[in-house]
Formats: sequence, structure tokens, C-alpha cells
Amino acid sequence: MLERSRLDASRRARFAVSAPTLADVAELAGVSRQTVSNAVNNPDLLRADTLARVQQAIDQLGYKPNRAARNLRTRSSHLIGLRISPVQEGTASAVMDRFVHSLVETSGEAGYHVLLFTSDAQVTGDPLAGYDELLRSTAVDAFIVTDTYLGEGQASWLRERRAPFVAFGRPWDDANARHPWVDIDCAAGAELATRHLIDKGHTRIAWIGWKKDSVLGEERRSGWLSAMHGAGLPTTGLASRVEDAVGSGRSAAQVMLDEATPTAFVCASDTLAIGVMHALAERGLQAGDDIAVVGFDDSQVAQTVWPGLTSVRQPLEQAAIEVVKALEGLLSTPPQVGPSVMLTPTLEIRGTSGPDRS
Amino acid sequence: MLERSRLDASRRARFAVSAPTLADVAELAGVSRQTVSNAVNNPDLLRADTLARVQQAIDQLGYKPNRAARNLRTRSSHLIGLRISPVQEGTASAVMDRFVHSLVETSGEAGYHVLLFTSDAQVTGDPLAGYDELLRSTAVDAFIVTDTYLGEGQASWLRERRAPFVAFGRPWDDANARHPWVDIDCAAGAELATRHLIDKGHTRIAWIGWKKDSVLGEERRSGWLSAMHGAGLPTTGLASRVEDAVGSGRSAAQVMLDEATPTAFVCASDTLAIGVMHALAERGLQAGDDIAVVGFDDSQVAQTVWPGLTSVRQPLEQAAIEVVKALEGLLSTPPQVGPSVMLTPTLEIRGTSGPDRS
DNA sequence: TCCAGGTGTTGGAACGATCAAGGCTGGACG
DNA sequence: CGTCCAGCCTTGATCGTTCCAACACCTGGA
Repeated sequence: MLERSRLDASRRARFAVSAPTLADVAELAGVSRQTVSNAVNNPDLLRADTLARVQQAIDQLGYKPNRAARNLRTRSSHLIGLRISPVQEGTASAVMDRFVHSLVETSGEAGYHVLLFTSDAQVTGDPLAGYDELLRSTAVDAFIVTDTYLGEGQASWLRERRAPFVAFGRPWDDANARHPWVDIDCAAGAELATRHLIDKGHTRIAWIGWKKDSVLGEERRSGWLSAMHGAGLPTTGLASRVEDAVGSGRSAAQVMLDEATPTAFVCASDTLAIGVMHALAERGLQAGDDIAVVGFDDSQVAQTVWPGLTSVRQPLEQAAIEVVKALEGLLSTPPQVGPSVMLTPTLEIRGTSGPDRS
Repeated sequence: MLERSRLDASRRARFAVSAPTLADVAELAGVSRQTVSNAVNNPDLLRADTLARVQQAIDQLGYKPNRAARNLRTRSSHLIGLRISPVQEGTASAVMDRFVHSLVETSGEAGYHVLLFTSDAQVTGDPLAGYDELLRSTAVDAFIVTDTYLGEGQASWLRERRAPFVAFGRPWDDANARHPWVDIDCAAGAELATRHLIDKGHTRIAWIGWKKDSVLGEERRSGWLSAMHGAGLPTTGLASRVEDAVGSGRSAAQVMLDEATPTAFVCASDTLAIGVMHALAERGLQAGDDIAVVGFDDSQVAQTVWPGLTSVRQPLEQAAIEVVKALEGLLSTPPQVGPSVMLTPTLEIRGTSGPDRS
């Protein structure tokens, strides 16, 4: 008892705010360290009255387990690594923002925190360097991998090193990958967008999409294609594949308007859709009234631009929830790998859809 | 030697990928653990040949110090907590995205990682609960506080608990706060925007800003006011204070156009500026050609909307760099608190500025 | 030859938690 | 009455690193 308070005193002298430890709680409650540990982690192992006593001591001291000590002993950090990609200035996409937010919230509820890192590709030349460092220093328990369509081989790299991870985005480059993943059926999204325009009476609906080397772009394009074919509508001369930039969308639309007389545009991204709207504005045409436009991502731009850009909205909040669910399975003992999840997007209808053409 | 390899074997049996430890490196290099530790943390303590030998062993085994063990011993995690605020749907602001990205990059170079958490205010009712948990479990070394204009008392709360933190945003509510902070001189930004319009020949320049209880809004408004006064221009009847929403900006602009015949608008946010552009579109007016509009934040919307929204751009990348710099001072021993930093925004000139009116 | 003084290296203890195994109680059962 | 067992709690060891104090080695001067 005496020795104890001496220890306290010396500790208090060195550290202004010294967090209470398991031992402090144990002493106050008159039990052993392990019992306090059990009270925190396996409360049902204790007798009710003991638990209450320990609990009260915990509250009284404001005890919280020391993260570092727990991490060391349990060989886990309860941290999840997420690599964020560079901000794309001049585009309309803000997909990550919503996803990250929902991810932080959901994983917090599951007892995990999200740790961010960047690719540093411009520094080291290796886009996977960030993963390597966190993995080898055992800083995170698992990763969440995005941007799988870039074909950087993140997934196979991580699997080789037996690092647990969940992908947001299907394994485009590896058909027999066995890791858990969650993705959004963007072909269904494009199909939804196209059908919406067909329902409104459009028959000449153009597609402004990404270049052929973008798997994601081809996937979205296939949704437009199947909706058009399903309705028996022509598609020849109505598709364009360009860079994902406002200017590209604009010039693609100009060409299309001159050569194919479309009455509506479906775009692979809001960025391209905004480009189409620029082209219309330059001709004195009003998006919606004269020609319909639908975008993809439901970005802030789509939400705020006049007169409101109809856009495919990805269920990113739901995606984050599914990712965390898969992660929990992966990190439980024994690890449980559930089936992969494919979510369906919705359509946010706004002014650029225009009135019905009947 | 024999015992060592037995240990290795049993370890390998339990953990598929077992990271090498300090002891492993020490044995391979034929030195003690402490020497390896020194090689990593204080290389200049070793003789050149010893260092080389240890370094080679480190490379050979691919050794990285175990984070948890190091954290436990040094009582620091090299993690920085950042609370992210809820995503604002339907607005144009995306300030955080750029700031967070730059922060992750800069702090990474300084050896720190960023850990995200949410306020959970809707769950616990206490916006500071997230801070408390991370602080008491010693999960982070420091915090970066944003949204200081909300008046939640984050700063004073953290100071009371002696938690190291740097604020992005000046201490609006506490004039004699002593913590380090970095902020952007948004009054100067609004002044810059207004001067730009004055230079173009405008004399009746309206202000669409936030409600009076927003300190940030009043600050920005003061920039407009001083530019107008400086040029000897009238301001009566030309200022409006509304909610930060597209619809509010739109109706405020309608009223203003009817009653005060302005030829230009300066807005407290891109969201409001977009609202003004809606009002113009509804009257068949073209932003830029007919009436000039300037926004604030240089959001993706400003960058992509037709014909390009002139907007005040905050130097968020620079802000993040300054924040990390302050943080490094704060976490060094002894802590060094430098002077607070105020940065000046720039103006991104686009189509809505319109031609010169001379 | 011996010692002072610096440089380079070492072994033991500590950080604060959990794991694994063992001890103590009281009641059930042969 | 002795043994066993289940329930509850305690003890000692351990995770991998860094801190601390001490030790071996070398050089130069007395």
C-alpha cells in the first residue's frame, strides 16, 4: 500500500496526466489484474457482485485499456488501413468522400478505426510501398482496397503476403480471386439511366463514356447497350469513348450533336455529363428542356448545378456497411469469408431528365 | 542456438507470417538487441562497421520495428486523430477533401499517420466523446481540430486535459487561447474577390452571406465591406444573410435583383453562388455576360459548372503543411509552440467574372 | 604499469495488457 | 468422510521494444 502510493507519486511527477492502469483498478477493487481484464473483455466470466465492484472502480478512475499494450499482447491493432487516391481537381467525382465517411462510422461501431495513407507513387515509384510499410510494422489488422479497376495488382500483392483485406470493387483482373469483395453493379446503373430516358419517350440516346481500356467504363457502357437493345433501339453512331474530363465530354457531345442527332445523353460520369451540358449551353440549348442528360455518381455538382443533373447514385453507405461486415468475418477466429456482395445503384431524377416526350 | 531455432519453429507453426523481431536481427548480426535498436533509432552511436553489419541483417530479414511494442515503450503512437464532419449533401463545399489529403501526405513524411473518427454526436449526444475515447486509451499522440467556428469548445476541452493539438481555424471563441493554430484569412479572400469586380468596373456589388451568428460569415462579409468602402462604393441594401444552401442563395438573389439592381454578386460560399446562378438562369440571364458572380471555396462545382465560377481558393495544401509543422514542434521534447499562422487565399478567375465593363 | 576518460556494446527491467495454467472454494456424489 | 468437479479468481510468463546502468575496450598521459 505504501509502496503503491510512492509509485503513484513518482509517476505523477513525471507525467502530468498519467492514465490509470489495470493494476490501479485492480487494487482499488481489491481483485487481481486478470479479473479486471476479464471484466472488460469477458464480463460473463465474473460473478455479478465482483463485476459491479470492478466496474465501479473502472468508472471511478476513468480507466481505459492502454491501446499499445493490448495491441502488443493480442497482436492486433484494431486499425484498418485505407489508401486514398489523389484529389482530382477539375472533375465532378467525389465518390470517396461519402464512402470514407460511412466507412469510418461503420467501422467505429465495430471497434475499428480507419488509418489513412497515400500511395506515394510519385516519391518511391512503387504504388504498393505504403501497404508494405504498414504491413511489416504490424500497424494495421487489415486493409480496405479501392480503385481495383486500375490494375495495380493490389489484391494479388496482399494475398501473397497473407494480409487480410476486403476490396471495394470486384477483382477485374483476376477472375478466380478468392478474397471478399463488395461492388456496385454499375452496368445496372447505366441500364437504369437509359431505361429512364426510354420511358420518357427518347429513341435516340447517345452514350458518352470512357476509353476502351477502362474496364469500368466498358461495364457501364454495357448497361446502356443492353437497355437500348432491349427496347429495340439503334446504337450505331451513338457511342463515344473519351477521357474523363469536362472538355472531352463537351467536344464529344458537339460531334455527336452534329452527326447523330441524339435527343438524350447518358454519361459514364458526372464530369462527362457536365461537359455535355457545356456543349448544350454553347448552342443556346437548355439541358432538360431541349435535350436530356443523365450523369453517373450523384456528385455535388449533379446535386447543385442548374437545373439539377439526373444521375446514378451509388449506395456507398451500404457498400461501407458490407465492407465492414466482410472485414469482421475476416478478422474473427476462425476467419469466415462470406459471399461477395453486389449492390444496385439508384437513379436520382432531376431537371436534366426533362419532361416526358409523348 | 538450438533453443532459438526451436522457438522459431513453434512460432512459425502458429503464425503463418511471423515478422522478424529485434532479437532475430541481433542474432544474425551477432550483436545485442540494444545495438540493433540503436542502429535503427540512433545510427550515429554505432561504429561504422557494426552499423553496416546490422543494416545488412535488417535488410536480409526485412525487419521493421513492431509498432505496438514501440508504442508501449515510448508512450507514443505516431498517430494523429482527425475528426471528420458529416458529408453535406446538396452543397458545393468540399474543403475537407483537399485538406485531409494534403494532411495525410505531409504528416506521412513527418512519420505520422492520420486516424479518422466521427463525432457520433447523434449517438451519444456528446460531440467530444470521440476525443475522449482516443485520448484515454492513448491511441493518438495529438489531434488536429477543425470546424473551430462551430463553437463546440473542442479547444478548451482538449487543453483542460492537456492533450496536444493544433487547430485549423483560429480560436474564434477564446481570444487568449494559447494553442498553436493555422487559419486562412477569409476576409482577405472576400476583399480580393470584391476588388476583382471593382477593377472590372462594377459599382453595385451585392453580398450574399451567412447568417449573423456565423463568425466565419461575418468575417468574410467584412472583406466585402472594406473593399467597397475602400473604393467609396455604396453598400446599403446590397447585403443579404441567409442559410448556406442553394435555395437560400437563389431566393436571396431574386429579392436583391428586384430591389437593388446589382451588377455583380460576391458570395460567402460556392453553394450560395450556385444559388445566385440559378436565379439568373430563371430570368434568362447569363452569369458572366449579364451579371458577374464570385463564389468562395473553389469547389469542384465552381471548377466544372458552365461557364466556370470565379471563386476564392483557400491554400489548403499549405495549411496542412503548416499544421504538421506546428504539430512537430508540439510533439518534440521540449515542446515548442511557434507563432500562429495566417494564410492568404487566392482568386481563381473563370467565366462568371464576365468581361470588363469599361 | 596503471589509471582516467571516452566510445561502443551489453543485459536486465520496464511499458500495460492478455494468455495459460494453477489454486481455492463449496457443493454433489459414491 | 473423502474425492471430484465446476465456478471463480489469482499468479507468473509473455508480447517486442526502449530505457537505464553497467561493463569491456581502447587510447593517451603520468
